[in-house]
Amino acid sequence: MTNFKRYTLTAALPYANGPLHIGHIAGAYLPADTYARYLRLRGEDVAFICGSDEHGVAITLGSRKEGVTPRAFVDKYHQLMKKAFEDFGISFDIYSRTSNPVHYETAQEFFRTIYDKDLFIEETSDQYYDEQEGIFLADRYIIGTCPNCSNPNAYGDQCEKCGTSLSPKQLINPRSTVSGNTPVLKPTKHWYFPLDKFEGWLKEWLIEGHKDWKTNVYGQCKSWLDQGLQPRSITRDLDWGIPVPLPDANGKVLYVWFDAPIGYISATKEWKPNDWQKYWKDPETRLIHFIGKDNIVFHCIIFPAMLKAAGEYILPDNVPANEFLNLEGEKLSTSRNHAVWLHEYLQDLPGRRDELRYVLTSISPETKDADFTWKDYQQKVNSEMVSILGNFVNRVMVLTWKYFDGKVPSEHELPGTDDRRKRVLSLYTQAHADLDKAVKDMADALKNFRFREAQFQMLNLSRIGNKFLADTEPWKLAKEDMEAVGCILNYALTIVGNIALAMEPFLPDGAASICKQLNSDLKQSRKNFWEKEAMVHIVPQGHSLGKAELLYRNVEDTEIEKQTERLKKHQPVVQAAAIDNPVKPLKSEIVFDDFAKLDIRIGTVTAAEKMEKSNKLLKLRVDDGLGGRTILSGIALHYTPEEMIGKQVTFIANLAPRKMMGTESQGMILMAEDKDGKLKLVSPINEVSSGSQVS
RNA sequence: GGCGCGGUAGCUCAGGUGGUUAGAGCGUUGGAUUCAUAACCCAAAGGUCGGGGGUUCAACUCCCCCCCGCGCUACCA
Repeated sequence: MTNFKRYTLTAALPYANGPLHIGHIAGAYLPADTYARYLRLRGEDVAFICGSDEHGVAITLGSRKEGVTPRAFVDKYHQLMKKAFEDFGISFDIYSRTSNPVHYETAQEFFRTIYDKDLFIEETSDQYYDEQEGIFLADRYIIGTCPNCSNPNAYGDQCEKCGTSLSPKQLINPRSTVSGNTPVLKPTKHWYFPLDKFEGWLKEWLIEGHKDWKTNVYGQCKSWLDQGLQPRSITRDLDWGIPVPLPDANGKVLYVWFDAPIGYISATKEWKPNDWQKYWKDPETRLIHFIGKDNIVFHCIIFPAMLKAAGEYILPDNVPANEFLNLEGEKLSTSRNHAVWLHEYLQDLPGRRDELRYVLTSISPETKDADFTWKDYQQKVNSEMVSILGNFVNRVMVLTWKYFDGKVPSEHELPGTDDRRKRVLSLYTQAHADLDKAVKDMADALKNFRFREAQFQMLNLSRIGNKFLADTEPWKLAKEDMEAVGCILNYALTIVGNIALAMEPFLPDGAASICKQLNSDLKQSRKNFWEKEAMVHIVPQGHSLGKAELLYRNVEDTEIEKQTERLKKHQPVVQAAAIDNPVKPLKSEIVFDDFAKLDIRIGTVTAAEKMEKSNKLLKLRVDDGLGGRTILSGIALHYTPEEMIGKQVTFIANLAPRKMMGTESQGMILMAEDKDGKLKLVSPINEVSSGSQVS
């Protein structure tokens, strides 16, 4: 890593449609911040870049819901997030936003550069159009039944319930969220980025060239590349976003996924208007993206391909993506309000920034999903931060005040004239070796993005310090050999100072507190520490210490109870919200003839089996009074084949047959969708003969 | 269904080109101690390394099958 001259670190641009929660922090911002702090301490040239991602349909949707303009909407969340980051102490060099003019210029220029190379594909295709509103419906404006999990309110680009990405045409019963009407397909022109043309290059660069990436990252990229890439549309019909900078592109904007990563570049421009290029175009700059796993493909495949297409830009050297964080055993959920919001945490637990940093780093989802629980938070704070770290610092301070009135005692070597002193010396030698190793291990872990381990080694310094005190027992020696006590405490203070230095990337507030107690900014020591990656000298003999202060306080039961209560309370709110809007808007009116076209009948299921190779389809044999027919139905997640047999079902008898998974389905079973997305059979209350018509 | 990542002590995690009694921290239990925020220090208990087969003198580590978690991907007329 020494052959890079500078670093560009990016943390995923948070989407400006809601506040930040601890999952965001643990996934990207905290590891990025820790790394950025570490690099700066080493004296590296660092650009730590982030900003709000403010385009896309979810923003327009959200603003509509709140009855404000998109601009006002993103202003609100941008300010909220920016402040939360600041208050929490994430040390971005710049926190920008994609609605800035400089970003508009940069993104448009980026588009033009690739456009001028004639790389884009221009294509007209059918998209859903809301005739009543007279607008094309972006993916997010269309809801319908998710083909994957049957969630009745899946969006056109993704089902929030099962997380599957979708395209609007996959939705069953698509509806416009603007008018509630069923949209129609209408042609519109869009530009596509030819990802497929970069497949060969990506395989070379990524699969061959970056075997050093984390296995979860590398594995997912390989999976994508093996499946083959396709051109991706990079424009949308929308009035909120960056206009496509072409004459024949009225009403078209850049797709948010295209413009967002460019936001890293424009933010750098905003930060260093005259000097930004070296952070993006100099091969001696190391570009690192900190993201959560949901962003892997965009940062490892799509954005690099974009950068490559534009030319001149450097490519990410590493993308240390984290997995997800759960909360009390369940997924974090914005809509269900199952989350610890950063701004709420900072308000409820003021002065406890380090505590959250410590706990989130200690459970950092580096290799698999992790779980945050308040009980665990309390335990880690109390038994590790308070008992081991804070207590060690405190006892050294108190001892020094007690025996030496707050003046740093002897820094001379202790002459080993008797057995007792020889023992102290040997304990010192052992401690010193252990400490050096811990510092080295910590630095190595930091270099490799293993923050959990790095922080563990940091804490190890206190463990070794505690042992050193317990073994040398200065409070006993004080009765007989004050010279020895002075040497012991001098070294203990050295450990305390080195702990402060080691804490700086992880626990900046505590580090500052120790500096204050040591009455020193540790400026010179700091430089040596990160250069040598070993224990360094801290303060000279005779130096006056500040007053002893407790570094961290225990978390009381009542404090975490308040938090867990808050989580429980959130859930009813959620249900209320769901009840608020459980019923879909009415479809547009039809005439009797429309209804009469449908031939709805009751049939009896005579046989049922799971479709091979499908986890949603059941293959049903239905007695329709006409010799029976085969109907495939996507209900395998709701009914087992066994319980279907003998049931009476309602089905559309004159629907055109459709082949699925190699089998023809001759009709459609009617199901009621409960508000939780569960499907329930629609059956006559009393049994009727098979083939009875419904009218 | 296909693909990817993961499944190691109560909890959070290490580990290994296969090789003596599988490691750490926290928690628990016992002991010691008092400088310290009932903290620290020592010790112990605690694991058939997801399950089953196979390769091997030897597998937790390699191969095959299966189960579970998470994610990506396909099928709900």
